[in-house]
This record gives sequence, C-alpha cells and structure tokens, in this order.
Amino acid sequence: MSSPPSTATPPPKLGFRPLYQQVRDDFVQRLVDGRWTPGQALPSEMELAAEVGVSQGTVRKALDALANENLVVRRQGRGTFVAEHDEARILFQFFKIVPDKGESGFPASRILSTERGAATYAEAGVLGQPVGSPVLRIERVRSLGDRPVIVETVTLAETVFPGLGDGEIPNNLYSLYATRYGVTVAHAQEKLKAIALTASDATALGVAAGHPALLIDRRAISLDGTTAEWRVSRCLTDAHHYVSDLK
Amino acid sequence: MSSPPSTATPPPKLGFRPLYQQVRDDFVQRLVDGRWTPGQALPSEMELAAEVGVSQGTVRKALDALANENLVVRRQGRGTFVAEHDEARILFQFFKIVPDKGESGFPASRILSTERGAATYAEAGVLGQPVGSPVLRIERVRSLGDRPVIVETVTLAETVFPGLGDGEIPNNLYSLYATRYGVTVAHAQEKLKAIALTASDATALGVAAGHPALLIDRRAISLDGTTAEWRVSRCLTDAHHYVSDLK
DNA sequence: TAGTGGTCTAGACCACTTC
DNA sequence: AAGTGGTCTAGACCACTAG
Repeated sequence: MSSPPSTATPPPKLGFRPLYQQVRDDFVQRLVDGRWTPGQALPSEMELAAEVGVSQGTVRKALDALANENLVVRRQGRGTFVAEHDEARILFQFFKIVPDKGESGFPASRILSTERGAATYAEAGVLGQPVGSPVLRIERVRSLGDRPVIVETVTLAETVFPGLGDGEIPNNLYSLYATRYGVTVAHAQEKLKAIALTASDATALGVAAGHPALLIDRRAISLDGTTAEWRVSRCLTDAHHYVSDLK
Repeated sequence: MSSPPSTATPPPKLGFRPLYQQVRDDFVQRLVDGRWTPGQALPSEMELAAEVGVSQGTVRKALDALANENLVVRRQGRGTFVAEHDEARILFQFFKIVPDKGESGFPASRILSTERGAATYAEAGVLGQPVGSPVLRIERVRSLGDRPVIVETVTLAETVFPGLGDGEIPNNLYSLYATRYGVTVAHAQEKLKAIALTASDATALGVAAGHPALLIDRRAISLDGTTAEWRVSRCLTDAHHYVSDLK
C-alpha cells in the first residue's frame, strides 16, 4: 500500500518536562551558584527570554513559580528581585510562635554555649554527613518581650559552615548562612510534640522542672535540597502558641 | 488652543480587580449556592468561556486559582471536578497527627457524649453567633492503630446544622457538613499549645493525669468565610507528632 | 515619559483519557 | 478519533514605579 511507514515520526514522549520548568531549574541553578545573589535585581522578562531563547510568557511562568517558592519577589513597575532573609521574612515564613495577645516581634537571643563535636549517629543521619564528622552545636535562649520563651539547640555541619562558631553568632542565623556561606534556606519541615521540661531546660526558662513545653524538631532545607541545619526548640506555651494554617 | 479636553476619557482606575478574579468569585458563588456540588464535572474551559463571555485563557486562570485553593481538582484529559471531602483529602489537608514510625491511617472515632446547650461568650465569639444561641457539643476519642490518641470537643451552631445531633454521628464530619448541609470547609486555622492533661482527659486516653499533651485549637472556615466549627483536641504525642511544613 | 510586571486575548500544538 | 486540560507563543493593552 501507499501508507507511509509510521517509523518516520518518533517524537520522544517519555521523560517529558515542560519548558518553563526547565527554565525554572536553570534559574534555581543561578541562585545556587551565586550568579544571582540576595537583593539583586534580575534582568527584565524580555531580556531573560532573549537570553534563554524562549518566549516572554514562558519566562513569566518560570519566575511566577520561583515567586511562589519565596525565592524571588516580584514588584509591579520595579522589577524582580532575589529574596533576602531579612527579619520580616524570617518572622513570617519560619517563626510560628506568637503571643496569645498582642503583636509578635523578632525574638532576642542569648547564647548559652557553643560546642564543637563529632556527629552522632542521629546528627549524621539528619545532616547527611558521615558519623563522627565535625559539627557545631549552639545552645541559646530566645526571649519575646523580656520573657524567656524558647531554649533551642542548633546543630550544623562544620564542613558546610567552616569557622561559624569562631566569631560572634548573630540573632538571625539564616541571614548569616546566606551572606557568608552562600547557603539559602528555602523551606523547612517541623515535627511537634508535647513534653515535660528537663531540669536544665526549666532552669533556663525560669519555670519548674516537668513544666509542659512544645518540642519543635526542625530540619532546614537549602536550595540544593540538602539539610542545612537541625534545630530542636523547647517552647513555653503559657502565654504563647504555635500557629498553623491548613489551606 | 486645539488640545482636546482631557475629560473626554475618564477610565475608572480605582477599585481595579482583574477579570480572572471576578470570574473566580463567580465560580465560588456557584459552589456556595450549590449550583456546583462536590464530585460534579464542570463544563469545559471553552464552554465556560463562552458562557461567561471571556477568553479561554482567563477561565483557565480562574480555575487554576480554585485548584490552588483545593476547591476543584483538574485532571488532564478528563476534566475539572468539584473537590470532595473524602477521607484521603481530609487526611492530607486537615489531619496533621502522624505516627513517629510507619504509615498514617484515618483515625477511628468513639463518641463519648453529645450535648445541646446555650452558646457561652467564648463559643459565640468563635462561631459568630449570639450568646445563648443553641449549640451542639460533641466529645469523642479518636484512635490510631488500636491506641486512643486524641480526645476532642467539637462545637457547632445548631442554627447552621439543625438536627445534626439527632442521628448517628459519622467519623468524617466535614463530609457530612457538605453532603447534608451544603457547607464546604475550605480551610482552617490552628493554634497549638503544650498542656498537662486533666484527670478526665487522661482517663479517656488511658494515661496518668498531668501527662503532657498537645492542645490543638482549630477553627474551620467555610466557603463563605464564616467559622463553621470550633474543635479543641488534646493529643498524646508519645508515639505520634504533628507535622508542619514551612514553605 | 519610559520601563517594569500584570492582564487579556487568540491560536497552535502537546499529553492524557476515553470511546 | 475525539475531547479534555497543559504548554508555548505572540501581541496589545493596563497598572505601577521612577526619574
């Protein structure tokens, strides 16, 4: 017969990934590499489209996706900017403890101790590092409105953040990770439990041992998908609570 | 001079609301009215566009917004459907207590008591009803894997859900609200605290009084923005935890 | 006034599901 | 083969910001 062989048109259908997602991945890589740094203004959509070789509408979908992930901020009339870990963003995105009554502010911090050590089995598993590799453990108390409310243990890999424990440790750690080490915390996973405070935690918070507290186990995930930090917080919830919106 | 008066073109700029959002609001109203009911297949984008009088792309943006709010489900090749409150969705969207190890299942329920009463000041404020108006209070224990884990108090307005307490009370309340009363729970706000269990709660859960527990105060918000239900849960977190993703 | 992101439209084509 | 939602493009126009 005259029917042409169907082998003439073999369009590859498997492994299909939309163009705008590929462009998004390209842009994320620029953030990981540091070619785009926090606060920087991106080229306009038209310029990016010409550079990447797609239409302006496709660049828009990619940038909208990044804006949805809080990685960039878009402002009509001004441009698109790489998101920064300023206090306002941290407060809104990562700090879920608020007073029962009144406004929430950024918590003050007082360092109890910093300690270098070898990663335990648990720490190694969480941080994706070998058992026994060097880690830094920070113990601090955080206060809201002159009242100590949280005692927390921050654990991170020294191979990722070399020399972090040597100098002053600022209140806003995520901002330090970004500016000094180029590590951007993109999102976090938290697991919550109710516990009775240990004697030492109770002392740090000025209550009796055995007092109920909220235990928050947080893993902060960086842009490249690795766990940048492990943070375990014990929070008093007598005059504060943890907010969670189910959407 | 020959310059035309600028008063000839007074385009109203204030109160600007994008067309696709107006279309979205129109569609939400169809859900509130019950013209679109859970599980129903919507007309195709082309048909909706012709009906509303906008382009297919604008209808798409409106439907995408609804899909983002979990109000509709879009399936390529099949169509767009009104979301249902089936167990899988409830589990994923509203049930955040999971076992420390293993898979999570839908919790079984055992009713402790149902009680009709007059709304207290607190209940009236939460439910948006007058003080003293009739309310229904349901007390029940929920179990995960043969182990009682949660004791909770559900409070709702009888004017919104008349006769709900008369018959059998099902495990999945949100599905009942939707099918029998046309009330769709769209999202919820939760406030968490750590507490010591009261004697009666401890007995219901089979632990000692004073045992630490997670207190969850949830207000379920319906499609029209009112609070449909107030639920206060006390959860054991010895072998379970509450998950919260910070994105 | 110029430049940016935001909206709206129109059409072509692709991937998925069902018949 | 037909119908659905998903992607990609192109162009016009609108709203916002800055100089």
